[in-house]
Amino acid sequence: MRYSPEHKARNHEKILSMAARTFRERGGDSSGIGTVMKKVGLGKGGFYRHFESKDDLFVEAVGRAFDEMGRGMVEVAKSAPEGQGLRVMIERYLSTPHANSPGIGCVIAALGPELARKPLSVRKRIERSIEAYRERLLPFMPGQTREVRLAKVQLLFASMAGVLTTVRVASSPERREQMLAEARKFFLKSFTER
Amino acid sequence: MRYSPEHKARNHEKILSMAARTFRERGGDSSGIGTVMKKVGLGKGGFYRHFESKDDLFVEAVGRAFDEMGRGMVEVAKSAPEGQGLRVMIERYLSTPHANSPGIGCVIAALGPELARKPLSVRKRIERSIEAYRERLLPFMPGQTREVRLAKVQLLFASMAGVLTTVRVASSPERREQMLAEARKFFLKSFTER
DNA sequence: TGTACATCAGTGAACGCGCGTTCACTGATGTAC
DNA sequence: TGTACATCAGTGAACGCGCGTTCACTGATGTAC
Repeated sequence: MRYSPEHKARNHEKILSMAARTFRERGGDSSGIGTVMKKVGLGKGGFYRHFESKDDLFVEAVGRAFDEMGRGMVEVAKSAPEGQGLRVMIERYLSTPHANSPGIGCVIAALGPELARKPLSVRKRIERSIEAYRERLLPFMPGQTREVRLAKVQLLFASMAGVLTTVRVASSPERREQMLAEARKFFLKSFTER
Repeated sequence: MRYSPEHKARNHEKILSMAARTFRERGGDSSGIGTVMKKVGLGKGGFYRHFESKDDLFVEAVGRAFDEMGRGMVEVAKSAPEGQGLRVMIERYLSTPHANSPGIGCVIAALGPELARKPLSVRKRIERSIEAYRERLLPFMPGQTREVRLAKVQLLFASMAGVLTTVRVASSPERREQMLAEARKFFLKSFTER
């Protein structure tokens, strides 16, 4: 049964976004191609009509995940009152829903160390996704120059990723919420005031 | 060939510290029992005389890693001039050597998301190691009450872990050093002044 | 003190399992004549 | 317009591989008598 180009593109999309989610939820090593394909409704043999290898899918899925993440952040920032963009981004990032949904959340918090272990060639491809991500958040950062704002996005989102990861290790919901609240207070104070 | 109890304890130690290192370097899923045992100089069959399962080893190795990490931190803090303990801890954590040596460094930065994905029962055991770790660093934190100091250790080390992970993803050594320097400046200012 | 037996850390082959990848095949659609 | 053929997304079995775990075995030491 031959399919239309649109049909192929649609399935390609499905595999990509399902992988972006599954990798973040279970980690790259624990997410099998078979599982992803089954969730999409296809057999695992068909995978190689869409991607060269699992590594290839991984890099593309990470890119997709950064893209989704960036889109969501920009969305909340734009619909915030004038000058409140950064505040709502921090609040959204350090929220209980985000802590409870790694599959649709920050890539660094879900896969950071795994990305750090990839060979240089892979890391360089991933870096481009990260740079694009930071670029989108740049307009909402305070600072006179582009360099200052870039350094701030980097520092802020790297730090918040560490907090989110640590929160996710904690078992008690109260403790998690307490840690998030503490972190929100700190980062809001450090990055949005003057 | 039967061995003395000291001999067994010595090998148990070796397996544990080798695992603590290998897990941090390669991640739990990518570090096989066979590899660890071979590095220790034993066949993989002997593993089960020392540990119940790989999961068991993982939890114990993570505990060991936190212990090593805490020991190192306390060491530098204690040998610093009066009142400079926190400063040298931050500088050591956010150093290039630490960024380049995940195997002997921070557990959260090396295995954070993986810990977060473990079942509750495992996370609870790991939490105890984390609490012990934080307890050791507590004396070097500023703050009137124990609660304030505890919240600060938590926030500071979670944030720094995120920075370290992000730095490790970056491919350019200059960029890495620049990110570390920026972070050092920020955390020193935020946690050691006043 | 000497001897027979129990213990148990360690060996290395074997196990089942899931994975990434390959392969021969299918069959509806597009293309050539 | 009709017919023969090429294309190629998708199938599902099969492949090799490495892994965690099990198992029968070894043999030096500790213990019982």
